[in-house]
Amino acid sequence: MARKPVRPLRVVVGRGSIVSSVIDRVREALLRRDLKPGDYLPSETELTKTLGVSKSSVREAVKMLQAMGVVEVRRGQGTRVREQPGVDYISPMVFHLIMEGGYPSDLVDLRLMFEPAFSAMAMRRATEEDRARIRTALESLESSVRAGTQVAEEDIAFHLAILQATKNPLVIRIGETLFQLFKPSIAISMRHIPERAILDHRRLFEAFLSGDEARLREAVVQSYEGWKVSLFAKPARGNADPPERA
Amino acid sequence: MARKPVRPLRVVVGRGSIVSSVIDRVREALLRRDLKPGDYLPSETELTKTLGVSKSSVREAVKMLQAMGVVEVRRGQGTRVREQPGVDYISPMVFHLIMEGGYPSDLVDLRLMFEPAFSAMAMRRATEEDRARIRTALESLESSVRAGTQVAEEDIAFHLAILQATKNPLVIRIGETLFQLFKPSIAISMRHIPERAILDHRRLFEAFLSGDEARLREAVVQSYEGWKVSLFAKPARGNADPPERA
DNA sequence: AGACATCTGATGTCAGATGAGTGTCTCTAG
DNA sequence: CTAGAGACACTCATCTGACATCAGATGTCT
Repeated sequence: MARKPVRPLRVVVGRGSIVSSVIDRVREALLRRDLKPGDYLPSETELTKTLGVSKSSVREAVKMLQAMGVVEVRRGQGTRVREQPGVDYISPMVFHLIMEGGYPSDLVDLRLMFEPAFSAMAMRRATEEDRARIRTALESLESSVRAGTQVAEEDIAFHLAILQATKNPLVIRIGETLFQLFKPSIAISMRHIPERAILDHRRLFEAFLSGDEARLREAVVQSYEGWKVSLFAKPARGNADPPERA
Repeated sequence: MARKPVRPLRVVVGRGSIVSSVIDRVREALLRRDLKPGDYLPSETELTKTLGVSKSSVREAVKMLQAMGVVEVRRGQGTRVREQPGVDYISPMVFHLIMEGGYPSDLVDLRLMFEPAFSAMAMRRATEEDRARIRTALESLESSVRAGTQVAEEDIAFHLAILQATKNPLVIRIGETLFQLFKPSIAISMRHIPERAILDHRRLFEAFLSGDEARLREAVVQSYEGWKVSLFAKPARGNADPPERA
């Protein structure tokens, strides 16, 4: 056997890079059950030696595996195969969501399909703590509206509080992105019809407490009617958010 | 000692590593529409300069984005944001988990929340053409099952046909990604209970034609039951998988 | 005009050094 | 003998600079 190839040893896998060959090795080991969930991978320096590739390549491969949700890297300890797939799985979906952009109406569609569903799930799984958190968020929203301050943040915080109660990291991640995309329109809506918004939110919370799923879905859908009008009255497409970027 | 005037500029963006901060920057640029699908990212050396991080960090971040399917790297040319995503691969981890007989419940939750909703939307918006396409997909699926060939592709094609009828690019993107993740398990399910699968699909299509939303949702949920049972009934243990120890 | 060489700028790979967490082992003080 | 403090031996994280390889544009020779 060759012992210490000092030269690049440009043999690799016909087509494909060094990095992807490293990934292939890990995948093979995984499918062969040489590596099982919970197992630690060899350390980076060790992989460097046994695979005969540089540290950069090993690290890039590990980063890709990490992004795929295959492994979990802990500084100072090591890299191990995940037991449960990571939240990173959802990253592609989230990024696509961001990139697609789409027309406001598409976004509204998506939210209109997503929010009733996750609200119902949140209601089924909510603990007393969750309900308390949501109540706090609602009260904070109401007092802000009365004070006449900026409230888009608090509006979103209320919905996020519900989102959290689903206890599902994937759903939470998508929801967070969705609400972030909605932030500008919510700001506009809140500026135009604050009283209506408060009413809608309160009704939504009461429905949430009632445990009646149909009623909850109804309340969610109803809460859209108000700001939907304000959304189309003023094209939210002209994003007025340039005060950023250095 | 700072002998060199090179300030590390190590601001440490809130939580997380340098690499993830680079990814965040890209995501922000995406959100701000500074980067659109099809655009080229600045070159690695340029990112190194403008972001004030080393080339290794930039490369690792790009690799992660690549693994997420966000960007496409072409050697000698550059890195660009993908137009039509579509994850090239199913991560080994998902495959592994499925073979173990389990399935990430978070993912199942998500589909169970998403598919009834988009199916209902598709039903409301479907044109005669859409219905014809779906019918064709269903017939193609049935004949493939009778022929005993591999049918996971056709199963997914049926669901995608429904998805298309929503006419909402955002919803379509998310749905595509979701089905890609489920593809392996669908393959297993189809191998075990093809008749049941056909029955479920046909019932789903009939409900779709009926225009009755409640009935449609019911059909969608029902189709999960069979699928779920096949996963937990008896995992495909007897596959060609000799536990080889190297 | 067409084939070939060169230039340029991009990603890919390598080697080595330094920094920073984390767990363990040992040595010491009580 | 035990508990705590510190040294140590890992781990991953980051940076640096060099060279290799690839793909397109440009120039040059036949």
